[in-house]
Formats: sequence, C-alpha cells, structure tokens
Amino acid sequence: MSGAVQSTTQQSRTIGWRSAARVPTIGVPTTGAKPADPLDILANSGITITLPRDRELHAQGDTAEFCYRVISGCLRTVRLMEDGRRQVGAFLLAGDCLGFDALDTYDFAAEAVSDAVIRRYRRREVEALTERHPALARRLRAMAAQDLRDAYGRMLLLGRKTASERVASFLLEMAARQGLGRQPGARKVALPMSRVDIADHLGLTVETVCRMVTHLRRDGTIAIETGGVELRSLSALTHLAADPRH
Amino acid sequence: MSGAVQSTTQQSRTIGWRSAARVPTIGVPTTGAKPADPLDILANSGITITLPRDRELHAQGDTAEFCYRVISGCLRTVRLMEDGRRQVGAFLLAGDCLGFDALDTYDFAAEAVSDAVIRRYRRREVEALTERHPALARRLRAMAAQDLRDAYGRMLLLGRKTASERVASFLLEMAARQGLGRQPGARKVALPMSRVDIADHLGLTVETVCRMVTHLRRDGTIAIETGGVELRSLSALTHLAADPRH
DNA sequence: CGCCAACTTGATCACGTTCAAAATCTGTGG
DNA sequence: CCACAGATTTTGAACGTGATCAAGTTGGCG
Repeated sequence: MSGAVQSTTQQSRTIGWRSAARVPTIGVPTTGAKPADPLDILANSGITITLPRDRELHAQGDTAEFCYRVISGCLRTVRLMEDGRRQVGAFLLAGDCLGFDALDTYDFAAEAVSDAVIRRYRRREVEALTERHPALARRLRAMAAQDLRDAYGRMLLLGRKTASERVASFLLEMAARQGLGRQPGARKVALPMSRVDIADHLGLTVETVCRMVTHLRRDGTIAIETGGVELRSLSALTHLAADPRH
Repeated sequence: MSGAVQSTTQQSRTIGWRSAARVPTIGVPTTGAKPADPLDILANSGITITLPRDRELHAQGDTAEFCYRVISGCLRTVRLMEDGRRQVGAFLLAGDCLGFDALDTYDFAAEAVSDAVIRRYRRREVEALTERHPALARRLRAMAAQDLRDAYGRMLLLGRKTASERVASFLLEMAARQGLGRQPGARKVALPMSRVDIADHLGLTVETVCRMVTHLRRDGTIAIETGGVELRSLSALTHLAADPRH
C-alpha cells in the first residue's frame, strides 16, 4: 500500500468525471516553487454557479455546451435504463472536473449529491484556449487518461469482485481521494451520498451494502458516524479489498 | 436501433483501447473528397510488427514507451487479480488504437487473441507530433472521449445487466463494430476470441456464456458457426440487450 | 486415428437479491 | 423541547440467478 496519493504535484484527474486534487479555491495560480496548474488558465473564462441537493446539472442526452469543475460539495453521474435500473458512474468531489471530454452530447446525467458550488466553462472557450495553450491540452489529455484508468479499475470491481470486496474498495477509494495518505491520525471518511447511491455505484442492492457495512462495523474494521465512517483498521480493509492498487 | 455506425467520416475510436474504423491499410492518406484522418500524420513514424496468437504485446505495469494500432487480427486487454480472477477490458479489432492515452505505465496487459499485425509508434514521437499538429491532438482527445463513453456503457453492463442481456449486448456490439449497419444481408459476426475471453469480458463464467449462447441458438435468434455466429433476428437480440444505445 | 484443448450440458450450491418489516434519522410545527 | 411524518437505513427470511463442480462432446491438428 503506497501512502502517496497520485504521482505529480497538484495532480487532479478529470475530464470523464473524476479528479481528486485538494483545491480549496480556484483561479488562484500557485505562487512560489510549485509550478502552476495548467487548469488555472481557465480561471477567468468560467462563472460560478450553485446547485442544491438532488438538482440536475445536466441530463443524459443534453447537448454538451459546458464543462464543469466542482468547487465544493459532491456530484454523481447517473445512467438509467428504461426499467429503472441505475448505474452511478462516479462521485465528484471538490477539484474534480466533468465534461471536458464530452462529445456532442452528455451520455449520462450529473446531479448534486449535496448542495454544491460549481465552476462552469463554455466548451467552445476551453477548446479555443486549448489551441493556444499546449500545456492545457496536455493536461486535459492526462485527465482523460487518468479517468480511463479509473474506469478500467471499476470494470474489474464490477465484473469480478465480491460484495465485501466492492464495499472495502469503495471506502479505501473515498479515503484516498480525501487525503488519507498524510496524517495517520486522520481516519475519518466523509460519505455524503446515500446507501442507494453507493449500491448503484457498486452494482449491488442497498440491502447488500448495508449488510457489508454492518459486518465491517461488527468486525471493528470501521465505525459508523453520521455522514461518514471512521477507518479503524486500514490493513483489514486493504486485505478485504483484494485490489492490486492498494 | 440506429442503423448508422458512429457519427463522422472515417471515425475511429481509441486511445484507452477501443477504436472501430474499418482500416484495411494504414499510412495511405485518403485522397479526394474525404478529409484525411489526422491519424495519417503518424504514418511514417511507426514500424509494423507481427504478434502470434496468445503472445503479449506488453505486460501490466510495463513502462509505457509505445502506443499501437491494430492492422489486422484481434487483441485483448487483460487485468489480473492475484487469485487468478481476470477481467478483459476490451477487444481490439483492425483500426483500433491502444496506449495513446497511457500514463507512465500500462495498467493492463495486451495480448493477441489471434495472429495480429500491428503498427507501433514511439509515444515520445507521437507527443512531439501532437505539439505540432493540433488536429492530431484533437483527434486523440476525441478518441479518449469515445473510449470513456464506451467504458461508461460497459459499467452499466457489468453493474446492472443480467447474463442474457450481457451476451446479447456483446453480440450486437461486435456486430456494429464489424460494419453490420449496411447490407442487411450481411449478418455474420466473427468471434475470434474464446468463450473464456468473452466470459472474462462480460463478468460471467464460461458455463454461463455457453448456456446463454445455446439458448439464443435454440430460440433461432442466432446460428453458431466456427469462429463466429450468424444473427438471425436482430430485433430479438436488440430487445434482449435492453440497451438504450441500440 | 488419437490426443488435447475448447466447448457444451447437467446437477448442486451459494451469494446476493427480493420481499417484508422494524428501527433510526431528519426535518417541521406545535 | 417534544411530537409527529416521511425518508433512509438496518435487519430478517425466502428465493433465484449465476457460480461451482463434474461429466461428456466436439473440433483442430499431430
């Protein structure tokens, strides 16, 4: 298990959906030793919007006019089947980007899991900036690559992992995305999404997710808190996740 | 079910893995009315290699020095767990690209399903060409976007579809990638990969795949042939697939 | 022809689902 | 501050889909 979270400085995945950098504010180019994030180039071209809980940012099939970056709060991407079966593709936390890689339309809906603040950019403008700033173009390609890698990992989870492995993997992923690499003391993981959302993300039912979580709690592996969990045994969780990446 | 396969002319997905254009030869810029494919820019910078059945093109974790385009034959991308559980991320057919979006290392192995001929490019060179040719950069981003979209669709399949829906969806996907949009007569779909490969791609066991295929055969929906199947009822298959895309 | 791998079929089993109900959490008004 | 209502979460019991275990069958190639 590598303690480090991601590779390069100010790393932030994205485009497809994910992106995990800690970005307390946006549009403030980093000063001093650290190289500025090419995403800062976008700083002035976007507007800030707010989205209340459960409101749609865009629907499945909408014309892809905008792309977004989460400032605070949590979003989910959702794909529905006619009979109501639902797949949550990803959860987006602060710093994560969305829609930068879209084709002509979005092929999934994006909704607020909790009240969220979002920076919105016109894709045409981003495209134009891309032409003038190769660093930005490179950055966007790298974000797409990271998203693709994540998608590949999720396929292994959905196709081959057991229910308990899925839940353990999910908790570890959320932990890693919330900076659980530094400060061995900080073991609280926020889970702003509902159990149903988690189930639809992991290809399980709510009941199964609950049972797995309960089992982990009775084990003493985790402790349940309102709005999240505390990881009490990272090693047990890591072992359960059966994931080559951790 | 839309008969048309993909959107623009000479469309070819890729980067992450997939890419489905019919490309009988490579390095021959299209002449006449059709606009040249930006990928032709790479024509002179690659070399052609052959890969016998079951040989690895690259291993999981290898340093990502090259990227590839399939000229003929079929490849599979494979991710393994320690206990042997296997996930086949994608099958690559002629025209499909691989590794253009890689980060520092490949996070899956690529192996030949059948004897294959492959065009290999140095990533450093591709990167350099990208800087000089915005059209190429745009093309690579579009390929990544398409791959991401495909990945999203596969997550729905792996997370929410039943065994029979998965098999039906798979057959329709292979059909679409082999040009089953034109010529209503041409209903033969080649399946160069083994049942095990299909099972590991769909998150099922070999036995289940066999049973589903048998069921389709007894229905009269398909007919089995050596190395493939003949689709006898596209409508039945489409209905079974329960897929919003078809 | 005979061998070995791939594929197919059958019988049983188990993990996760489904159906059902109880407990807990959230918010709102008295 | 408490009472109440609706939603969310948790627990329980029965069921079913797909996995597992075990034989057969087919097909390719020496």
